[in-house]
Amino acid sequence: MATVTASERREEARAAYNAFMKGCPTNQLLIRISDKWAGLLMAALKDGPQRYSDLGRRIAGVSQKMLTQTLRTLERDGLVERTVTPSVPVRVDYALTPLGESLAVLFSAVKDWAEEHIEEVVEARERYDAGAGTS
Amino acid sequence: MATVTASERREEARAAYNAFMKGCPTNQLLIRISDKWAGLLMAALKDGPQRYSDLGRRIAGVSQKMLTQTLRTLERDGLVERTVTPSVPVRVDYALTPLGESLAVLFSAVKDWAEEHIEEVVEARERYDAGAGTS
DNA sequence: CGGGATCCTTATGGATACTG
DNA sequence: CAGTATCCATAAGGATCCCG
Repeated sequence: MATVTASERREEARAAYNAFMKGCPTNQLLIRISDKWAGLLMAALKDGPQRYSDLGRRIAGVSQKMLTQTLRTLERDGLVERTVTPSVPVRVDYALTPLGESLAVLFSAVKDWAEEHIEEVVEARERYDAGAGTS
Repeated sequence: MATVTASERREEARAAYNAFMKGCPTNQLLIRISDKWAGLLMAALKDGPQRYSDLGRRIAGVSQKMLTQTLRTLERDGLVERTVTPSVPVRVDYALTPLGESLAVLFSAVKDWAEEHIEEVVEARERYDAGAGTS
């Protein structure tokens, strides 16, 4: 496939031009890192390296599938480091990489915002729900 | 008596999950801002109040369903304000509230992180994918 | 113990049609 | 114009079994 590059390029260019939204790797990354379990996982890992089963016990509610899947994604993105110790019962530890820690710091900022403004949000919801049927 | 088992266990698990997150509204907020369209919408609204159809045209790719749904959620949470002007063709404007703006700022911070570290992430991925099949 | 593979349920999102 | 309602496709997530 070499003859079509022109139109294909144009499509691609248009998609890239709309970097404001989908197609943009940054946005993909944003969605990735704000994954349902990724945040909790990274928050848990801020306390230091932990074993697979420890994480599973600590998060309590995550399935091993999602635990593994999320861990794999984070590892692949260079946010988490996986260390295997080939002892008799295999031992695997997970830890935040420096990159992962820098992101975890940001999560903390969001966490702070949430804790600081959650009341306002809740109040807004109550106000909204109360006035829903009112005229 | 077997109408449950599976669903009951799931409920139980979810209860435990909620209990674990009780003092942690952070994740709810994280999930909220990581919504597929919420981020784009708030980013778009940073340029000032805009009409429903303008937003739909600007985001271009969002369905009315998701546009309305996301807008409603943001409004309910007190992040966005909805203003109806009962003219002949009804006019509805949406704008960020101060609360919404403060969150949009945080969102930008995360976005900045993503843009700043996207290369490292991509490199990490390539490294990971390259060594995946190696033994 | 750690995790791959598989099957199944549910949440999410998009297209379409209709309304005030 | 600004929605609302409905149906449908897909993806996310979870339960279970099994293996190194």
